[in-house]
Formats: sequence, C-alpha cells, structure tokens
Amino acid sequence: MGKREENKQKTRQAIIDAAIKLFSEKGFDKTRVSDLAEEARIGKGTIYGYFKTKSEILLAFCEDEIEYVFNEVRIKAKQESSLLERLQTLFMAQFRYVTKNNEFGRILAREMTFPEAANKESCKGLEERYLAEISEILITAISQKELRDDVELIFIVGHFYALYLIVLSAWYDGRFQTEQEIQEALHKLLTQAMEGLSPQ
Amino acid sequence: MGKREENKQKTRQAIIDAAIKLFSEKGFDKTRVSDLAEEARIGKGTIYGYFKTKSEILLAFCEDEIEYVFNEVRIKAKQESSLLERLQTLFMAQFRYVTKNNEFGRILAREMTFPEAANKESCKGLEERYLAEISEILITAISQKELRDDVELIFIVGHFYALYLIVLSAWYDGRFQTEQEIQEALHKLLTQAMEGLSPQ
DNA sequence: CATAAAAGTTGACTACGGTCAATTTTTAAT
DNA sequence: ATTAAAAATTGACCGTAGTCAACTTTTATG
Repeated sequence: MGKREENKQKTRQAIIDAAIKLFSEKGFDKTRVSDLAEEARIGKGTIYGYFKTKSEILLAFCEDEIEYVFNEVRIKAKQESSLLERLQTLFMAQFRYVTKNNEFGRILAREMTFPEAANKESCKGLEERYLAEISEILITAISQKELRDDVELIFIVGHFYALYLIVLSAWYDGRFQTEQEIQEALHKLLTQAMEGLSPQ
Repeated sequence: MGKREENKQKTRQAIIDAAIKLFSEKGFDKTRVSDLAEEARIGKGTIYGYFKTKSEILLAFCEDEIEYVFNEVRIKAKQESSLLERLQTLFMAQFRYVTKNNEFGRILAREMTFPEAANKESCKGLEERYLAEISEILITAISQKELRDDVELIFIVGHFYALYLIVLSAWYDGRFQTEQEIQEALHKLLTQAMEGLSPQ
C-alpha cells in the first residue's frame, strides 16, 4: 500500500538529483527538461507530474540547499554577536550561495520576489522559510532590547529582507562588483535602518 | 538623407503602438510576437532589429508611460507636503500604474529588479529613471532638513526603493489584497525607515 | 484471483520566442 | 544615371517548454 507513495518519493528525488547534477554542470538554461528526464531515467512527461514548470525544479532544489546555508550560519552566529552582525552574516551567506552560480541565483531571486503564477505556491514556501530565519534572529534581538518592540514583527522582517533584496538586485545590475562592496552596502543600509533617516 | 533614420523611428513607434494595443487587449503572454508584427504591418524578424526580446518591448512601452505617472505625481505633490507624503504619493502612483494590468506589472517588476542578460541595458535605463525621481524628492527633503545629510544619497534612495519593492512583491504574493493595505504597509515601512528600528 | 477503477507514465505533438540566409531598399560615389 | 556597398526586411526554420491522449501499473473490491 505504501508502494505508490514510495515510488513517488523516489522519482521526485531522482528528478532533483538530476537537477543538482545538470544545473550545476551545464547551468539552468542549457539544461533541457528532456536532459533531466534522461538523467533521472524517466520520460519527459513524467516530470510534469511532479513539477509544474522547469523553474519549480530549481526552487525545490534550492529548498534543500538553503537548509545547509542556514545551518552554517547558525554555527557562525554565536550568541554574543550583535543583531547587526547576525543579520549581516545571514544575508552574506545567502548572497554567497545565490551568486556561487550566477545564473540560477538570478532566476531564484526573480521567482521568489515576483513569481510566475505557476510557481507561486513553491515560492511562497521558500520565502516563508527565509522570513522565518530572519524572524528568529529578530525575536532574540527584541528580547535583548536591541530592537523596538512596538512594531509588528513582520514589518521589521520585511524591512530587512527588502534591504537584502535591493543589494542583491544592485549586484545583478552590476552596481557592485566585489563581495567587499556588497558587504559594505549591506552594512550601510542595515545601519541606516537601525538609526533612522530623520536628521540627528 | 534622414529617410532611413525617419523610417526607423516610424517602425519603432509602430511596434510600440502595436504593443500598447495588444498587450492591453490580450495581455503580454497571450500576445504573440507575430501578432505584434502583423498589427505593425511588418515582418516578425524586423521586430528583432529593434528589440532584443519580447519583454524589451514591454520595457520600452513602460518607459513612455512612466513619464505620465511621474507628471501626474508632480502635480499632486504640492510643495508643502512632507517627505513622507511625497514618497507615499510617488510609490502609490507607481503601484497603481503597475497593477492596473496585473500581468505585465509583474513582468516589468521582475525584469527591473533581476533582469535577463538581454534586457539588462533597457532595464538599467528605466531603473535609473525611477531612482532619479526619488532622488529629486530626497534632495528637496535634505535641503529642508527633513532628512539626514550625512549618508550618501544613493543609499537613501535605494533604501526607500527597496521598501517599495518589498511591498510590491508582497502584493504579487497575495499578502495584501487591497490598495488600502498597500498604503498602510508602505506607510509603516517608510515611517520605520525614518524613525529607525533601534529601541526609542 | 479476477477485474475494474484510479493513478501514474510516456513520447509524439503543439506553440511560440528567437535566428539567419536570402532578398529588397537606401545611400553614397562617380 | 549607374552601381556597389551598407542597412534593413523578411518568413521559413530551429530549439525547447509544456500538453495530452494512449498506455501501463497499482490498488481496492468481491
């Protein structure tokens, strides 16, 4: 009775494994959906029983990988570091991951911020995961009086996430060239957000 | 001698006119490039002598329209209104324009924040135009002591633009349903940015 | 075990964005 | 006016994402 369920899991994973291999090897655009099918030893049509679009496969694959990034960050983020440092660490880790392979980082970012109708659901899941990770940091910060506690949490989370996205966007626009520049820009923006933009 | 140049302008405009008509009538996805060609009374191949991709046509068409939005805003933005009000007016006007036709607003936003390689150039132009419009407001604000003058302007511009984008993204994710909600969210975020997120 | 319904698989097919070699039009030179 | 080079136009063609009707496998029922 678990036979069907079991096979579905296996097939799904086989597709993701094929994606990890081929997307990394040849990049997203250069990998045909039929290539993925061949690598996963299934028919091309079958893939569409598991994923609505090609980019949804990328999303699924990132959903797996992102957990590694978050874990890595949790280890680095010692209890004693300040809110700003912790945010900086998280965002830089995301940035490094996402730009390791320039091409599919951009596609991921695109889908996550302004998803196609078909990908909306998986994107929302992934975004929720991102926001949750930021939330965790902010909740600690609030309890340690490093942050205002008179605004809805979600708006603070969104605020910081927005700053990360704009820096990422600027990177893809070619406004920043080096990791160093990204780091500085992020730092300036986060500091601004903390201090406020009103005079004095 | 101006014959060639003149024709090029005419053809370019014919394509944009076709785009205005068909994108509005049938939407971006449902409009084939060959439809645009037919409407503009030219061959499909010709279009690619003027625009690198289908979405670049959308971008060009928005570049025209956006000026109307900015003008509209300038009229509303009386001299006496505060920085926050002026930003709110600008962003809400952009929001209304961009979501008037839900579909191509999303595509525009996608391309502008994380453009495909082929569209990078036109996107940058359009984004520059957006940022310039925000800059103008901020420069006035700085001279009226409504804003800190000890941070690079571009980072303040980017900060506010980021907040606009995150709200737009949240709208497309379905996190906000009404214009009212957008307005409130935007207001909260802009206020946060002014006041800062540090305790008191 | 037989069997019928449900679920899953498949590759030929469709649709469309983008390319390009062949053709036409414009310009510049004599 | 002639003509050759340059620029612009074109639609047949290509590649690939996504669909779907036919087919296979699994499950549930008696």
